[in-house]
Amino acid sequence: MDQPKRRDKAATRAKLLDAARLRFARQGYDGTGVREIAADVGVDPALVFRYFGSKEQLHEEAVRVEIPAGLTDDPARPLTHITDTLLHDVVFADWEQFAGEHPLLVMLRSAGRPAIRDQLRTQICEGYLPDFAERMGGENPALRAEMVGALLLGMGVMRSLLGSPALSDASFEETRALVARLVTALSDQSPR
Amino acid sequence: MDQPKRRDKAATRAKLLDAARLRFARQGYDGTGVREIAADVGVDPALVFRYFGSKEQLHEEAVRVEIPAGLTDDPARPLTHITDTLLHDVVFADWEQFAGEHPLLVMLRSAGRPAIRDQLRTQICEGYLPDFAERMGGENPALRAEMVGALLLGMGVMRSLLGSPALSDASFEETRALVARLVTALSDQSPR
DNA sequence: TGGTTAAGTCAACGTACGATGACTTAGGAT
DNA sequence: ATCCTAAGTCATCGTACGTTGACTTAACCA
Repeated sequence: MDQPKRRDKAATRAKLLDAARLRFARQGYDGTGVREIAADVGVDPALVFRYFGSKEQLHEEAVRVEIPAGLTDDPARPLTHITDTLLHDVVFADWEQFAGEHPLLVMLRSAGRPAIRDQLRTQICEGYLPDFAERMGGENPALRAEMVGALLLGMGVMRSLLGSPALSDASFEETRALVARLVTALSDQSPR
Repeated sequence: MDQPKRRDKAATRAKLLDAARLRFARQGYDGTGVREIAADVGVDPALVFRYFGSKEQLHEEAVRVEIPAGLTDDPARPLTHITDTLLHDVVFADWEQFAGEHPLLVMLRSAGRPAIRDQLRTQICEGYLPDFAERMGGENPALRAEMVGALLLGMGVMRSLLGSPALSDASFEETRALVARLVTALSDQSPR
């Protein structure tokens, strides 16, 4: 048993963030109330506004994702290695903090709200795509990079958001091989 | 000038559906109020419930999409022809009724709501994927079909929902060639 | 012209929401 | 033991929402 109540701002803030992650992931932004999140932690709803300012800022901080360092800092690392990792992280990994989903997909769940859409676009377009583009061959590497991003994001949507049958049942290894084949076909220098 | 007010149930219903399509496409399900939609038509909000039962049923009917007949009724039609058409319809076409977006993407905007998610999954998994799968070569055609669907859906998200720069500026023809290359690589029989 | 049907309106209910500001209470330092 | 700061609470405001049932009014037919 833990002692009944310890006053610890940092811990309470962290608990609120965790509860918010679960709720937002499961129910989306509009489907989640501040009162719910506070009740999960056993705390008054007013604390949320004390610590985060508004529901919007709480969401923004809860789903913010740090791009893993070491993924792209070696410029010689081939594109397929990066997509292997991202396929695992975005499509197959079990993000316990977010009820199983990758935070990018949690954001997409609430893509009706412009602020969340902007956050998602910034994360993808400025966080991931440049690393794709600079490893991409052929003409218009930016377009090809966005197609790789579209493939991974779309697979995440299909599997984790929609629960499409084949992707839900597929093994990571089998899927990885197919994605690698596509990425290779895209980054190929030859015109056809 | 049209005469000031004609009482016509069918016409009013259709106007409500059109207004709902625009609002839902622009603002999502939760961001749109029944009062707004009714005001666009110049009609009392209660009419919405008279004609559609509830806001949920209005949305369901507004974004329901008929899969274009003639697209897949010829079993000899190659997969790349179908993906060409879908790339145009889902990613590039300007759906005026839906503020420019394809109805599938309008649904995805409100994917926080389970009923809408179910509708979206049914449309994709039962409407489009079987036609992909039966034209797909290699092992596990269902998985490969879902990857084609993921690519197209993801490109729609990137271009029309997020407004990613490269896809927004790209020509249909240039993009079509790249998609065709990917679909060919996927449906190829050879193991590598 | 009167009456019936259906299209459209009106007023309101109940609820849930995000947010605010004043208050209370715990806990460590003096 | 006391005071002070900050963690947490309480009551409440205003608003917007989906939805309902009773009412009004227009159009068509006899």
